[in-house]
Amino acid sequence: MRRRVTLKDVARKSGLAVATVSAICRGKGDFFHISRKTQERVLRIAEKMGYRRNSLAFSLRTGSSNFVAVLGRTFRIPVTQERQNFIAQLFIHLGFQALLYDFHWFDGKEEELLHTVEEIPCAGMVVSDVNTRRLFQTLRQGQTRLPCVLVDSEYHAGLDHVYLDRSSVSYLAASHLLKTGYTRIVYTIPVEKKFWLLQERRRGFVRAMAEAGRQASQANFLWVESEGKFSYQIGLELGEKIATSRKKPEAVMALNDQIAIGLMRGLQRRGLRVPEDIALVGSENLPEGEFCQVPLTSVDFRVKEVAQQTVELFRRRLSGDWSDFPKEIVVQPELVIRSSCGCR
Amino acid sequence: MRRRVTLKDVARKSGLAVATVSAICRGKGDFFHISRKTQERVLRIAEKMGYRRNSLAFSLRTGSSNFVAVLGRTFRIPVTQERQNFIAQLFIHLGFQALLYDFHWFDGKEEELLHTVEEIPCAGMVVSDVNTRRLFQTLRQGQTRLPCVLVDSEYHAGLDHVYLDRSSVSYLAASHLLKTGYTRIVYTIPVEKKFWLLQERRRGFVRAMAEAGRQASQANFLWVESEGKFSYQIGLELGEKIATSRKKPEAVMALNDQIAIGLMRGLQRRGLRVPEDIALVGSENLPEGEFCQVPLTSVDFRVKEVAQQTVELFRRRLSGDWSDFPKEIVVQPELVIRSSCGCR
DNA sequence: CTGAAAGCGCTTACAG
DNA sequence: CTGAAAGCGCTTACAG
Repeated sequence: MRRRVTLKDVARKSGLAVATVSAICRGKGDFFHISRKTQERVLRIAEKMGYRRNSLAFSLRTGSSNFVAVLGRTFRIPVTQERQNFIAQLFIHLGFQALLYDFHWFDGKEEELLHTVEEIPCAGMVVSDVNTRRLFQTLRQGQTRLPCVLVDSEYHAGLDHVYLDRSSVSYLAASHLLKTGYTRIVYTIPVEKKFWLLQERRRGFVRAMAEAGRQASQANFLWVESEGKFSYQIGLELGEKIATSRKKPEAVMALNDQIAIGLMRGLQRRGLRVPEDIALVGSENLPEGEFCQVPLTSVDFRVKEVAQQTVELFRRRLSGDWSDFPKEIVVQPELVIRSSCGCR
Repeated sequence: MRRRVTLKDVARKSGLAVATVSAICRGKGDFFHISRKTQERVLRIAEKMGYRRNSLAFSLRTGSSNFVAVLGRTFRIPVTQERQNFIAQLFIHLGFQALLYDFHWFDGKEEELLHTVEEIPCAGMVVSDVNTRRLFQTLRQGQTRLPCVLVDSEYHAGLDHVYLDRSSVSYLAASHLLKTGYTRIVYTIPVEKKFWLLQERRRGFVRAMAEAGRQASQANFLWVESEGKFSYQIGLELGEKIATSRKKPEAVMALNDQIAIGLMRGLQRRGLRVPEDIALVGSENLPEGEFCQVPLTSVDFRVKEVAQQTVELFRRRLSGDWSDFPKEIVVQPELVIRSSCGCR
């Protein structure tokens, strides 16, 4: 039952005062004109004794917390999972303690999760997927002037926000299809949510059509009920529905890759080939898209770039630079062409 | 710039001493015979002022930390990702602060990650996927007598360990195939690692064969190079290799579902049908297995059960019950029959 | 160059 | 029933 080694222990061992050892360990030895020899000796002793700074005491004393909370809805969603992971990794390498939380843990009552988070005085937080007004309001009335960067969030007014340009996602996909020669295109959109992020998708699609001299109409949108269903399942059902519909589209844009993959199966099950009978584009660019039966053309969400921009903005705020608050950073997606759209 | 509300603030507001308010907030009001009326009044004030206990100060003072570190290698691995998620969720609901870390953040030098973790005095830790001796030794020489439960780890001697019975995984899969009538079965095993967990898989397979009166031989194992490759890709290549081999097996057992799914594509690409030409079993039971072109028969890893057992054991240790240390808890997997093995 | 003192927010004996 | 004091491990002025 070894006790934790504290500064006091190191101080005693090296015959110096705690404050001196503290300064040395923080790398402020030169600043206090402590002789190099002493510094090295102390560091060696600390190392040998296995001294580790106690983050808790540090934060308590300085008020300047080492912790940053990273919240989001990531359960079973590869792309958000990955985003959180990159964000955490960046923070850790900058010397922060990244605290990861998933809204899924308190499903339906995200506010309770925030209570748990609040028990730790953080330097700030990064919150993704703020998709309910209640959650957003709880966030807003929280401690102000602590950096709070939102990511890919439906609600974000008046706060820093980093997000992927959804209108470009559909613009890129639709333009590619149109350029390839498809004109009867169907875009699958979930029916329940009237979210801005989804409307952006619609807008991007409409824009691409317009540029090709076409007018998008209701017939171009396939509204799907996604509530509570698994993406692959949604796709599968959609695929079968499309395959058996009277007037089949030439190309389908799926809301994401998992839906696209399910859709591909649904189409094939009904004897249709991708891309010969129907072309298909996904979005997100999940790794498995590359290994579909027909490698999937998709639009990459650039999670790494989103993560970097987020952490960078967070740091600026933390360092006191609020000159451009609230800032909106829009990351551009990237088209990844594989085989599922063929070439005409 | 609102300051954090502290006990002192609540005490001042309610005209009581800090210690009294502290007792009330901890729910020890009755224990100290504080009048119900006072208690309610104080709680109301605390609530209204938005008081939240400072975990840092609490842990520092009591020494009994609120934090538990949950480490593992989860990046892009759905099944471990999910396991971590369940473990964290359970801890959070028990009032712990779960600190999630991914070895991936410090690839190749897991020890550095442990240093970061050590900055926070934790009540203990849960570590999954301890697959290098170095990591294991670093763990062992860490603070003893703090609960440290390992999960699904290659190295675990002398420590608490919760894991999924890998020999049952392959036993269940193989038995099912044998019962269904297949005899020429191939099991794909990664070539690089001589890990115990993998050998367990071999053993389970051999046992199933033996029970069916067959002797497993080298011909039953297909050694694959998995290093650095993506599971789907591995599967795809394997599928094509198997499809074009001279003496084709009747059934293939894949190391996991992603490999199985890739494999299915590889076979189909070469014109073979699942299960008519070759039957296929995966393991892990990922959600997408259900939505494959041919729904995949698999062996469920029961991550929820593993998570529960882990947290339960952790709590026992934390409460001081070390009577059965070191304990090994073996969770049994479960066969999930879908269509990819057909019926003969 | 080095050390003693105060204090971050809390809880734990102990006193009244 | 309630309060004053000490202390968890650290850092920050300040004194010498």
